[in-house]
Amino acid sequence: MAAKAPLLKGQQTRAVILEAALSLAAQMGLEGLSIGALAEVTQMSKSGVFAHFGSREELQIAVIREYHARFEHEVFFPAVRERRGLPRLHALFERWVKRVSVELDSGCIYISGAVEFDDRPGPVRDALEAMVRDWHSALDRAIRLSIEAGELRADTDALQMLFEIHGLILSLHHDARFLRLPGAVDRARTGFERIVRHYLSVEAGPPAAAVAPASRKRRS
Amino acid sequence: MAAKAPLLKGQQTRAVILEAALSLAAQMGLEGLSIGALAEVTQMSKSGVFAHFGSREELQIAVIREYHARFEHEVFFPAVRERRGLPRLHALFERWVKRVSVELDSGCIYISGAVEFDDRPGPVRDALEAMVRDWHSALDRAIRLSIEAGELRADTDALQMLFEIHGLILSLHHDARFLRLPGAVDRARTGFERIVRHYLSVEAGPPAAAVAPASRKRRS
DNA sequence: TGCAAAATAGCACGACCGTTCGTTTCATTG
DNA sequence: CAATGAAACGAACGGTCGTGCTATTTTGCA
Repeated sequence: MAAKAPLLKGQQTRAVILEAALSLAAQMGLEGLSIGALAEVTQMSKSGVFAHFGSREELQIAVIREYHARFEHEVFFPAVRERRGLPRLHALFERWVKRVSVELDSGCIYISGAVEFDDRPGPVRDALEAMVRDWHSALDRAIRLSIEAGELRADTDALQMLFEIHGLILSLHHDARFLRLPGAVDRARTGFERIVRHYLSVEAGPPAAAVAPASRKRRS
Repeated sequence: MAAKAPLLKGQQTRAVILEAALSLAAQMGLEGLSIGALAEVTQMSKSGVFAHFGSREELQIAVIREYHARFEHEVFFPAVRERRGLPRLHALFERWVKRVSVELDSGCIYISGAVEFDDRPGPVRDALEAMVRDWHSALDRAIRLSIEAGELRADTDALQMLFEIHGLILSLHHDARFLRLPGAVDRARTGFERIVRHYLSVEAGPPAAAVAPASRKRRS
């Protein structure tokens, strides 16, 4: 049994707890995280769970960080391996959609957390805000690179475009999770195509070809 | 002192409690509503507050209904007095934005509630969903009327347009309330103009004139 | 194999929660 | 004035919460 080398028992159960906390927070929100419920799920005592984090706030922050790490792994890192410009921007969006829709019955902590903590100052909000801002600036960079590459119009307002794209994701989350409307994923994609087409540079070749290839049908 | 005729003492304090509950829910979320906190704010005993609603759930539902009534009053009713078609659609959006941005430090219960209850079945969710669906269908109707009036393209996908417009509001709520970014209101308006312009019928006169007049500067 | 240290359990505390119940206040009416 | 009914109170209950303590178990290493 190849020992998971530097993984002490403690770190191991901590990971187990964090895993459970992640799915619990995704379902009940960060404020819904309770050490008691976590202890029940992991078959541990409350104090046993508690000892790994020192406080509920630290637990919440740990969950946020872990979520961020996974988000980077599944969305950001694979996407930045795409070519600068529209391909990368498209990959970021597509994986983002995937993440939100795969989470259709698990909830996005960025989105639910933003609503829960928009009026609640403190370290948890600070951590959450830092992560969201990080992701936002990554998208902003991708848009600006598309502008610099001449694929989007030079007068494109990157933050405006980001605002609109982000709205699509939020609308997707809302319609799919709360209203349980079918087809929300396609609506988000359609909206994205429309936004990109609007900001598309005319010098960037046939507009349809510049945005369409990987949009309806994903890269095989 | 003209007595407020049919307003028994009970209804009066109930209204006071509901008022407090509304602002407390807007700030802490519907799940953050606590009878104890409400009693403190209204200078009453917990049981005194409790007696007016019979249960916490009933209180939450009462808050949702009251919010809906106010929303109708401030957004829907004034807007439907506008001419069918784009003027009405524009009025709906503009007042919606106003509502969300006036609430910038008070929170929109529709939005926060949708996130809180997307995974929590029960009467509260049902009530909330009914209200949101009601508002959604009102917007959908306004869009369809614009299509029938020939102001929007005949092949306009009303639900798609609604999806995109709703996204702007959600993005506004997110950026302004959580990230506290300035200019979010203008971004929402700009996005709306862009969406409308895209779905605009070419036969509807000069596009700029059809959408612009009441957008940047509100009707005096 | 034995020992120190790390990990977990067990228990109790205080705070707050929604809810119940019996009592008291108070305005209205007969 | 007395009686009635609604309205509000106050205390208590059972429950869950996060958080300290102190044991006890388990682990990793010499």
